[in-house]
Amino acid sequence: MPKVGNEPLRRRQLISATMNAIDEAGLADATILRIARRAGVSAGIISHYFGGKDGLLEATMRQILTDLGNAVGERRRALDDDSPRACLGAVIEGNFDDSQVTGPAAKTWLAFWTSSMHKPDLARLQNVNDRRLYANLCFHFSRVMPRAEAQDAARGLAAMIDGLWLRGALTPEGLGAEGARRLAFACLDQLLAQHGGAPASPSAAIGETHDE
Amino acid sequence: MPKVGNEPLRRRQLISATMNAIDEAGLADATILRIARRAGVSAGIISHYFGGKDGLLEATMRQILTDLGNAVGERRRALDDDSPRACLGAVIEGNFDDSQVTGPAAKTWLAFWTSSMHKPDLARLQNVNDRRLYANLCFHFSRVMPRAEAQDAARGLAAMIDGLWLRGALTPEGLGAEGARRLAFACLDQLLAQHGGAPASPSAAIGETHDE
DNA sequence: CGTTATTAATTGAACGTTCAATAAAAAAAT
DNA sequence: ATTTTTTTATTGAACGTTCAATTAATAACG
Repeated sequence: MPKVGNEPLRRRQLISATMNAIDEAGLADATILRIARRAGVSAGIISHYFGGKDGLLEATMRQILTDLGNAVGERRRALDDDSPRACLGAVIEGNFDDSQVTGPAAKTWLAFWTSSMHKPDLARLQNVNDRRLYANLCFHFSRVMPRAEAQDAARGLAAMIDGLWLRGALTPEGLGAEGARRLAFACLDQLLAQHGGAPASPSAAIGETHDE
Repeated sequence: MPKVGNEPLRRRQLISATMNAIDEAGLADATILRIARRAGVSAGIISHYFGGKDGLLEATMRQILTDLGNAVGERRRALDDDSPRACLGAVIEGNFDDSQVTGPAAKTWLAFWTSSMHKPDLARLQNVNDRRLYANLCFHFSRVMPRAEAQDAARGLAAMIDGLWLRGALTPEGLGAEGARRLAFACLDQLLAQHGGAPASPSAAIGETHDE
């Protein structure tokens, strides 16, 4: 029983099904048949819309990177205060957005991370995103400390975010997203206090910096 | 041309070849043929010594975990000072030991990490190791701060170690092992100073083991 | 307004490839 | 001569891709 053609919808369905399949069975067992079945379409359609399995996987990774960028961007835009701490906080919050820490997204993210070490196409995407995050952190830190120290602070905070995020993805029972955010903010305030003189408001570290 | 039988040697050869194959091509393309060729033996021998591919992969992961335990243990034993900072430093140094950050080990480690999310056997190994590290960190932190804060400190340091290690594995060009160690120690000293009263000597963080 | 022709979307099956596992043969060692 | 170790050849299953056939939607036409 054929369905009405709707390219944007089909692409979204298939990308979403890909993440769910990876969440369920891992990238290695995310076959096109499994993905197609999850999306409620047939296997052949994948090649039709994405040129093949690789195309679908790349599109899926692009989607996750876009979601991350949006999550940070939205929180950034919602700030009425453009202090370094507020901006850096928005980056942290964005990285722990539901669209990034939820099962399917997190497992897919990690699977691509691993996979990118041997697939140049994915590595390129990864690098662009990584550099953008780093440059962003660096810029805000360097407003309150010398360049060299700002670079170290950026590297440290980036590592802490990734580490917390990774452990959250791996063991869902220990330290939820709130706990991870709390520790990330604690790290941020330590970094600011260390080199930037007086911190903004360490004790109110966890408070809302955004709404919705 | 067959070779003389030597089980321990064959096992070591094959485990080492597995890590190199994963480093070279990724877990997905680490076929038994590729691994066997790297070890200089034929494919059939893998089933003979490990019962199958899964057995070889599990043995390889066990080896990496053993190496990590040894790297930490050796440094722990080499200490003449058993202050919390010295012990925690040994854990950090052990985690950034060459046996863990070098290409093959790091990529294999990450591949198994990802894979363990969908393979109960590997997940079990991973959890045992993870809990051991966490308990170890917790114990040393709780000598200089309340239990609840020690747990947060342990989680924070563990996340920082993993994050630095992960980024090092992913992008070998930025921040070598020395840089990662430096930032990990900076994080450690911050955590100690934060809750443990006077820090050892923050500026000389990397140097000799001070007394707390 | 109804009929027909054309286009686009989708399916399901077949194909060729690759892999892990197995079995049988060959070589070394005892 | 028997046992252990290793290789080679084979098997069966699973995968991604491809393609002809089918169906729905749209356009052209009278």
